[in-house]
Amino acid sequence: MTRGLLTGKNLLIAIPTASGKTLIAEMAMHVHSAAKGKCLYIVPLKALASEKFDEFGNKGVRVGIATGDFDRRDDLLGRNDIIVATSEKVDSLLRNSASWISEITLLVIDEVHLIDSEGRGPTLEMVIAKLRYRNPRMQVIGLSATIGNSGKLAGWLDADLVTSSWRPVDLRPGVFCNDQIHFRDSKRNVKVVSKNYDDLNLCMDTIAEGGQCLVFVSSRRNAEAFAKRAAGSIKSDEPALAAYAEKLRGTAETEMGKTLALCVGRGSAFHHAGLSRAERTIIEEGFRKGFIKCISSTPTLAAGLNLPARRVIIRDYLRFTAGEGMQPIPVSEYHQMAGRAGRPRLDPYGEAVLIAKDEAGVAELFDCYIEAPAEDVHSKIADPAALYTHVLSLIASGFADTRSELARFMERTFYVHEHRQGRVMQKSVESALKFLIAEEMVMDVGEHLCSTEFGTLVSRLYIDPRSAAMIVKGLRTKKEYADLGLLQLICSTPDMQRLYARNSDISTLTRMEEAHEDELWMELPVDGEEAELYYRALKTTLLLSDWTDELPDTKICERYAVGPGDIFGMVESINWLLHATVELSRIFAPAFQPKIREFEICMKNGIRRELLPLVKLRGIGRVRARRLFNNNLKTPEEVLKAGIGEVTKIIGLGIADQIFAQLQGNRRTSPAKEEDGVSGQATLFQFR
DNA sequence: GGCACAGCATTTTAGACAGCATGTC
DNA sequence: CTAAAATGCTGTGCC
Repeated sequence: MTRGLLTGKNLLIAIPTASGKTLIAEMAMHVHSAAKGKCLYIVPLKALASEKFDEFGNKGVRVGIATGDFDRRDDLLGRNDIIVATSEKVDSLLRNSASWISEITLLVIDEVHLIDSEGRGPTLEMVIAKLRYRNPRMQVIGLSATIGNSGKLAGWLDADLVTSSWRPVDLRPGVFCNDQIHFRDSKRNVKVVSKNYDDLNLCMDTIAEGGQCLVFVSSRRNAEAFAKRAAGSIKSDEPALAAYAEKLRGTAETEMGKTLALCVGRGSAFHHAGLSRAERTIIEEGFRKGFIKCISSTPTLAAGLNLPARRVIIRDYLRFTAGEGMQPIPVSEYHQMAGRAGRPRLDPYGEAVLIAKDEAGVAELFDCYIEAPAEDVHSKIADPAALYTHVLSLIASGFADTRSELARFMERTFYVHEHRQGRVMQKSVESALKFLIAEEMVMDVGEHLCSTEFGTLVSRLYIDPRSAAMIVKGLRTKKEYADLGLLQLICSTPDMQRLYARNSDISTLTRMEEAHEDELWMELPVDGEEAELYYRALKTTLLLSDWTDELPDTKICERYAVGPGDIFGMVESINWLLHATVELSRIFAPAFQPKIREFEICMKNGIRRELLPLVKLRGIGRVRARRLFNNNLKTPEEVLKAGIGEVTKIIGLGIADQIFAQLQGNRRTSPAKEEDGVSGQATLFQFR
C-alpha cells in the first residue's frame, strides 16, 4: 500500500472513513521532516485542524496551525515542519504571499473529494492548482473517501491510486424493520422497549449491550426530541453525569441549555450548531469517557469531530433542501456517518443502521445506500459565483498577467482535466473578469491585466469582490453614517452568514423596519426570491444590533429562536466583514472610517459606544464594563481615581488588582508563547 | 359568553470558511 | 415539489 509513498511519488489514497488515512500521511510527513522538508496538511474544518494539530504534535516534529482562529506571524508559522491549515486559510496565505510557501515539499490534502462541494470546493481546487504551480516538484498526497471516479482525480494529481476497503474495526451495515436489523447475511432481533419509537429501541438495544449510540437526524428539533426521549429511557444515575449536568446548568440560561443539562444528567445528549463551544466540549468529553450513552445529532458530527460509537443510527436519510423539498442524502454522506461506527480497540464491531418503514424499504435502502456505488466527484469551478474571487486572486497575486495566462492557469484545474476542455468555465471566467474591470478592481490595458489598489486590497482581505462592490457602493452613496444601515448593508452581502427568516417573523421585521426607516440603507426588493434574502438579512441585522445594544444573550436566543452557537457564528462573520469595511472605508469613505472602527470594537465586545473607553482595559469585557459604567466609572481615569477599594466592590479583587497594575503603568509581562506553536485560545471570548 | 377539545390547516426544516490581535465571566 | 412534527386555526359541544 505504501509503495511509492516514501519515494516522493504523488498518491491518491481513496479508502473508507476511519481506516488510518492519517497514519499513511504521517509516515510521509516524517520522511520529509527528516530531510528538512516542509509539509502542508490541508483540512476542510477548523475543528479538524485542531484535532490534527494535537495528533501530530508530541512526536518530535514542530507543528503549526493556521486557521481563522489560530494564527501567528507568517515567518513564525514557517518555522514548523508541519503546518495544518484550512483550505481558505492557505488561499489567504497565498494571496498575502507567505514566504514559506515555496519551501513546501509535501502537500497533504485531507478529504480531497470535497472539491465537489458547491460553495467551498472551488477554493480547494484553486489552492491545489496554485500550490502545484508554485512548487512543481512538491509531492502531493490526496486523502479521499471512496469515490466513483477516483482514477480521474488521481490523473489530475499525477498520482498513483491506492484503494482498499479494509477497516480496523469490522463494520456491519444494516437496515432496521419490524423489530429486526437486516444485515447482509444475518438478522438481529431488537428488544421492544417502546411501542412507538423504533429509533429508541435500536438505541437502547446497544446500550443494554454495553455500547454507545450515535443517531443522525435531519433537524435540530428532531435531535432535541430524540435526546429527551432517550433520557427518559436511559435514566442513568451515574454521578459523573450529574457533574456534567451541573456544569452545563451553570453556564446555560437558555431553554436549549436547560434541556441539554436535563438530558445529560440522565445519560443522553443532542448536538447541533446552536450549541455553544462550552456545551459542545462538555458533551464530547462525556461521550468519549463513556458516561453519555447516546448523542442525537444533525450533520455537525458527521463531518466534524471524530466521535465514534458502537452503533450509528442513520434515522433521517431524507433532508429538506430549499427549492427541492425532501431529498435523499448522497451516498457519500451515508458513508461518512456510517464510518463513525465502531471505536478502534474498544468495540468488537461497529453497526451502521438505517431505518425502513416496511420490507420494501429494506431492499430499497440496501440498494440506494449499503450496496450503492460511490458517487463521482465533479469540479464546481465553472460556477460563476465562485470565480469572482478566484479570478481576482490570480491577477492580484501574480499567477496571471494576461488573459491568455489566465486561461492557461485555469487549464490546470480538475475541471479541464475532467471535461478535456474548459469552454463553459472560460465563459464564467470572462464574465467574472468583466465584472472586476467594471468595478475597477482590475485594469485592462490591452492584453495586459493588473489589479488596482482596490482590487489588491479586496483580494488580500479575502472577501468576495461582489461583497466589496456592494459595501463600497453603499459607503460612497450614503451622505450620513448609521450603524444600523451599515450593518444591514453588510448583512446583505454574499459573504455574510444569515439567519433563516420564518413567515411568522415577517410582521415583526416589518414593524422594526418602519421604526428605523431613516437609519436603514437597503430597501425591500420587489422580486420574491430577493425579498426572502432581504428579510433574512434584516433579521440578522436586528440580532446583531441587539448584541451591540447589550441585550443579554439569553434574551437574544429567546427573541430570535436561536442558540448561543448561532449568535457566535453571526458575530464572528460580521466581525470579519466589519474589519474589511474599515479597510475599504480608508479609501472610499475616510469620513466614516473612525465611526466604523469604533463600531467594529463595539461589535467585538457586544457593547454600546459609551463603554468604549472601558473595554480598552485588559480583563474588561461586556459585563464588567457595564458594571463599572453603571457605578459611574466611565473611563479608565475615573476608575483609577475611584481607587482599588471601590473597584473591588464592583468587579472583585482579582480583576481589580490586574486593572490597577495596568493603570499604574506596570509594564505588561507578556508571556512569549510564540516559540513553539499555538499563540492563543480558540476564540476571543467564549459564549455561554 | 367562555372554555375545552377534536380535527384540520399551516408552518418549518443542516452546516461553516475567511481578518486581526489577544483574554471574558 | 418532497416528509413529519409542531403549532395555529376553526368549529363544535358543553356549561
